[in-house]
Amino acid sequence: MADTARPARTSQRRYGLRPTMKDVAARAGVGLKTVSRVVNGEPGVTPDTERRVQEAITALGFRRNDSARILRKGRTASIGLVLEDLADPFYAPLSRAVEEVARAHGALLINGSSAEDGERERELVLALCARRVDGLVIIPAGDDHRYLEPEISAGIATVFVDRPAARIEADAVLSDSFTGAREGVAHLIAHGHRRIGFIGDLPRIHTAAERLRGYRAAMEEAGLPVDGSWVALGPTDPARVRADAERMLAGRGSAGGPVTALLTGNNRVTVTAVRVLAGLERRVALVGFDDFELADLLTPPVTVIAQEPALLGRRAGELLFRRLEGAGEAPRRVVLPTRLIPRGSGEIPPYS
Amino acid sequence: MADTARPARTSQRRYGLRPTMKDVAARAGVGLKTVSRVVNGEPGVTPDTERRVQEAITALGFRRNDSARILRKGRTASIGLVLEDLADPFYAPLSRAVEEVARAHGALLINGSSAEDGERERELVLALCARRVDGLVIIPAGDDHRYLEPEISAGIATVFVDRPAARIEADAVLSDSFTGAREGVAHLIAHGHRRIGFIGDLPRIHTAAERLRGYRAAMEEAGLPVDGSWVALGPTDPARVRADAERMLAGRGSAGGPVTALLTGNNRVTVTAVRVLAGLERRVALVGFDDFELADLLTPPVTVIAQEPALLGRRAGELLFRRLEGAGEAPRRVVLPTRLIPRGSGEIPPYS
DNA sequence: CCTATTTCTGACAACGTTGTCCACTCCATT
DNA sequence: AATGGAGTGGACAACGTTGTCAGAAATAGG
Repeated sequence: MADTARPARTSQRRYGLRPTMKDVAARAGVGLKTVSRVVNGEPGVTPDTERRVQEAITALGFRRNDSARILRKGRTASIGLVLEDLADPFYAPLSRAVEEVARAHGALLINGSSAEDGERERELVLALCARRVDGLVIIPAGDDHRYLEPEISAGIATVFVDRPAARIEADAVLSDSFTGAREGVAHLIAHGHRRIGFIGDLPRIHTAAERLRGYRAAMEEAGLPVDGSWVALGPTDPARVRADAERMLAGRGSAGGPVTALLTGNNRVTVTAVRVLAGLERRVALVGFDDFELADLLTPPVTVIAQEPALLGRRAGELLFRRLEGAGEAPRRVVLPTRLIPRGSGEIPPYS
Repeated sequence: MADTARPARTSQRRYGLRPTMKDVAARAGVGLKTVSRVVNGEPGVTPDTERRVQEAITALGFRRNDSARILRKGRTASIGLVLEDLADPFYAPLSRAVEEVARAHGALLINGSSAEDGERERELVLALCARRVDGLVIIPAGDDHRYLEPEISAGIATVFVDRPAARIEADAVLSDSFTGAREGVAHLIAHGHRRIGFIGDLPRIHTAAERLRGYRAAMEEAGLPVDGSWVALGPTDPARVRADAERMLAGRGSAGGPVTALLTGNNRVTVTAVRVLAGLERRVALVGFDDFELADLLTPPVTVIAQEPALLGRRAGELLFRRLEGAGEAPRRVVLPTRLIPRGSGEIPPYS
């Protein structure tokens, strides 16, 4: 009687209808739980029974439905990663490193790109929370993460990378942007520059603000004034960066003439700046934040302040899983050093 | 009585215990299904009732558990992407494009890197199948995908990208590697080269084999012999590529002397080749498969056979969702053209 | 004022798995 | 022969949601 409710599917596999443990149990002539035991390698099953179950499994093409398992167990064995753009050469290795850590812990990675849009970040994060990911790694775009508080206190471990969380206390793994920028500018100053421009990312982004602070600190420590026209923050789209670079290099509207050196705030900006400088007669010094592939083969090779994106990702992943394993300490902030790699472009003297 | 079975949690939120619709219903004084209706924006709820439910939802910090929803509905609204390495500059934009398509269809993307290991690919894919992703986009590493047959016939839509599936019929979105390589080599021949080397990826990888075929075709069409030492296939790790490049350029063991031009089989190989050539006195012509950032700013600028990774990803995603929407046509193979971009390195004459 | 219709609401049973708990078999002890 | 204890196997109830269906309330029509 009950059979009429659902089409028979005990022995035949039909399109879109997958066999369940119940089907396997029926076919093997055992109980439901015994199938579960075999599938999960639990003890207490006779070799003979196990064999019968295995046969039924392969015959039916059974594969455990993890959705049901997840619902029952409460753990999803997956973590979410939300970042600005998966395709950015800085974030791609970071993402890969998080994936490796997840894999080592048997978890899958679900990721989403926020496109530097706070609202989209929020949507993504909440969608991941609804799926009950065990943990979240976030490179935040938004400027208010209080929306995450209920989720975190409900048990979703959360680690921020590259930039800290806004308006909440949470774990964060960061690079020392301030010191990196300061060293970069000091390097230019040491090579004789006095008019140095800084082209950075949107000012609301923490790293951009920190790097600007580092720039100002280095200038101040050297007793150099900073003309307002030497600082340009904004989106990293090439047109805007190009315009700002050209303006600074022309020295229009700036007090003491055009800049003789540039500090660029991230790899996207650096690449555009390299293009601008390549079109110039005179040689302008350049120090770029973030190392990038082939930087050493350009003419001149590009001096950079290198971060280690893969290490950022790895640390974030490790911190996340430590949390998941129950470490209930206060939120921690890990700061990784940057490394100045002189290659040539930063050692060009003024007006050469 | 039943209450003793489970700790009371109707009104208080406790760490790790999330409120359910039942809790919301109890608090709002309505039935379970009414909460479900409100949460899903289904019609048939009085504004007043809706308000009460909404209040309960915010008061308790309720968020729907998508695991349960997925189990019930049978659709996960997520697709899986398995590729070689998320951090590879060729695959990163491809992945991003797939993500965009998924997003447009309200789906999340779960991805995993196979590290060019067939077994790891299989594990990943099956893990994704166990999660009942709605569809899969695969850049295959393995050489036998029959293990996917039961999954596909059980309804998991599958699209292969960049390389076709092995031993099964399945949708695939590819670049025209053969024609690309042939044009690249023809370009070098047109500039006077007769001894041209090819450094490619592992021969079991479809694109590597196709590009080799294109190389041979072009040589043959020009009536040029191919010395065995001019072809080197293998893993893309820099040391091996460097060794092969140096061997070809030295011309040890080759019939007619060292090669005067190189065709490189993908962006990883090209980058290493560029480094090798940069250390040389004489100038060697180079055409590289895959465009890469800054190729135009190197000295000399690098001539490439460009693919469009983002387009590959987008097409694959679109094809996948068309399948999911029920198009039951035969498996289709989409082949995208490549584009030769002359920039300088490919136009260097022999012995310059 | 009563019935017929429409709206709104809630009980209940799935979805496919795992955890708990009890029953049974088989053998080695008393 | 009765008892105890492993070692197996299976019934049943969760997990939190959604679909079905029927009942209750409200409205309209006579």
